[in-house]
Amino acid sequence: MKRKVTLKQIAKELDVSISTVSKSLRDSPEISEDTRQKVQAFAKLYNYKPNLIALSLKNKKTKTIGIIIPEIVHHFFATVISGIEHIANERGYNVIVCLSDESFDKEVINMEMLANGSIDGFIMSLSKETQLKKDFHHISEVINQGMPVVMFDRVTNDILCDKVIIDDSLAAYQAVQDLINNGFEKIGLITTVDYVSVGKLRTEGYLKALKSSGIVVEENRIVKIEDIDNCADQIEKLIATQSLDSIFAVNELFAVTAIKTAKKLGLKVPEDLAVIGFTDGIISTYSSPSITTVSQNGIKMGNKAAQMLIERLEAEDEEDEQYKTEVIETHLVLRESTPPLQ
Amino acid sequence: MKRKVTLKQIAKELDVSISTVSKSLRDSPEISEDTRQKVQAFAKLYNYKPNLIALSLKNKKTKTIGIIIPEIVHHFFATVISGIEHIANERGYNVIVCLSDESFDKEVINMEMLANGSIDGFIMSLSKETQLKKDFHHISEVINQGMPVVMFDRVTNDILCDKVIIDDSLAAYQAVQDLINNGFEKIGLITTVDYVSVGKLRTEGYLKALKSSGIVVEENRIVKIEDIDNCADQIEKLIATQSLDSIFAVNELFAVTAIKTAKKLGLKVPEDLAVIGFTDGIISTYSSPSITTVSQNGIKMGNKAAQMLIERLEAEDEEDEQYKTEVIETHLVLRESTPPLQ
DNA sequence: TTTCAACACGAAAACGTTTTCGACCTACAA
DNA sequence: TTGTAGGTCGAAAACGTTTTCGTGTTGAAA
Repeated sequence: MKRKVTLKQIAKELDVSISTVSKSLRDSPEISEDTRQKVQAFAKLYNYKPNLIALSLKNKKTKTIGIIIPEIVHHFFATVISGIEHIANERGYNVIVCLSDESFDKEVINMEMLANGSIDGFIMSLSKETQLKKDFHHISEVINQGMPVVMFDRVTNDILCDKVIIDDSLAAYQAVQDLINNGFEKIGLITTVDYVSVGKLRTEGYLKALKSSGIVVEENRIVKIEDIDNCADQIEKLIATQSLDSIFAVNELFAVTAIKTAKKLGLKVPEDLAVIGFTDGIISTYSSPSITTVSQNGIKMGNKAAQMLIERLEAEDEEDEQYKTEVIETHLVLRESTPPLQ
Repeated sequence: MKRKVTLKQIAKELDVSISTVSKSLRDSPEISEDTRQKVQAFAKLYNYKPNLIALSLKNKKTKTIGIIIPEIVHHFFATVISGIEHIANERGYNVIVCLSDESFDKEVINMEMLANGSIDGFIMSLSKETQLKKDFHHISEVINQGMPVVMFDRVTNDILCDKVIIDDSLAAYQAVQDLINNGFEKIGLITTVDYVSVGKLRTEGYLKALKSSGIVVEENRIVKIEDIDNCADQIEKLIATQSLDSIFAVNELFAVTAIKTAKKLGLKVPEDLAVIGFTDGIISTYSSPSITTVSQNGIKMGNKAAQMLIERLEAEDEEDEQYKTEVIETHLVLRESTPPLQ
């Protein structure tokens, strides 16, 4: 077992000073050709690589981005990480991932931990509990310390920082409008409880679309789900009791569950019940029938978030730039869960 | 903007030495009750938190685990990360995630980067390209430097280290045996090219099961897929040309594609064609019909891998323990893609 | 011979900690 | 008065870098 070699060891071995070794390896003109070659050869032989922790301490830069997300077992968040990682890697950064498990406390702990020197900046999406409590002190604290933060998807207006989002309300509006254009009128909504920011916005889009077409909103056709793991019962009740002709669901899971439930109840999709979902993930693609859905390009969101963060990190003149909110475009991906043509 | 406060600043402000501040904060008995309280109050007021990078440098421990996986947009790997993160967090570790994108070069670069001080140990799963090249020098190098490595799922016998796997061959054998027990005989196999370790093992299990039941192996019923994104054509050809009664697929994607293809060709699943997949992920659960599959508990694998790594990291007497290979048990999850009862 | 520039290198500080050791002071016992 | 013990605290090293500045040597010009 040969441990990593340090400048000091090389210096001792070659009987020169640490400075000389360091300068030689960085091709400083102060050093004679002779010693430079000698040092470089030795360093190569012993496979010298500078210790990144020491560099981080000296430079006050870690070249590492902290990511805090509610869950990773969730295709959308996985794609965002993938998008972040790709850009980060290109620009010489690593990513360190923390999961909040939708818990406020874990989010706070993770942020405080990472903020103590481990990373240069954050990319994050709020946990449900944080959105419910509306307590963002941990985030403003970090920002106050001069550490840049980029929020994506689940954001809040209470914090000023760079953001990457989609226009959830508009996207939902367009999806529901598409149903209306196809002649559907009895449109159900499966959504989340209101404190989830994106759920609320998508609900708003649904309501707006109905109203703008003069369709009266029936509360019975709207179900708000708290616990995503046990949504089946509520969805079954919705489909069984309301005679809907179509459903708009604010995520993939609700959409596929609606389809499975409909089939179980003897309904054909899309003939008896059309379904549009949200987030173009694995489930929508591989469900039978495949699901018409609002694309929400996680890769692009991740790319953009990483870009924004890195640009801010590497901006010479700090602080001058205003915060930006980048809106990633969405579009409807037509598949089998809605009738063909229009 | 108030930057993070350091020991030095507190010392200066209180007109004591850095040592005194440090000792006061760690409740050293050397320090008088008086100054201790004074320092602690001041530190609390300014929200002092020790700089983790400085601690890492001093302690030669980062309390960080490096994870290198081929992809994150892949439910199984996401669950493993989740499992690792959970245990790591419990024991005060962070995780830093790098993606190899199935590329040998990226795997090497990422490992070398992280090995230079950023982490205490690795948890990894080999990229396809690495398995193809059979070049593991980057891994043995890291191990030689005294940095522990735990491999999971896609492992190799060429490297001695802790491993977490499932018995791929046995699990496949049992799955195929289940088909045979249900009276199926014309059993197709959709698998990967041989250099993917787990694919090869699962293929072996399939062959073993057939042979042990005296069923002759027909090469035409086996299709080996190189490019997972374009598997549909090969699968369609398999189903259309061979009159199979069932299929064993070595992953979720192949299984769901087989089902979709079968339905497209007018076959009913499971009546005309039974399907068993591998890896109990999102797709298997939400496919229609849902897919009978070999469970492969990523969370458990992640948990175990993290445990093994941390135990080795925190073992006092280093090196004494022998390397272990932990086998996570699997079982068949019965769903709709195989006939009920048996 | 003296002076000065150019060259080659080393010492030391700095990043933020922890920890060992030594030093100082006070009080008390001999 | 002297010696010693205990109680407080500070200096300094260490982790591994980079960088600034200083220093010594050499050779050539004056």
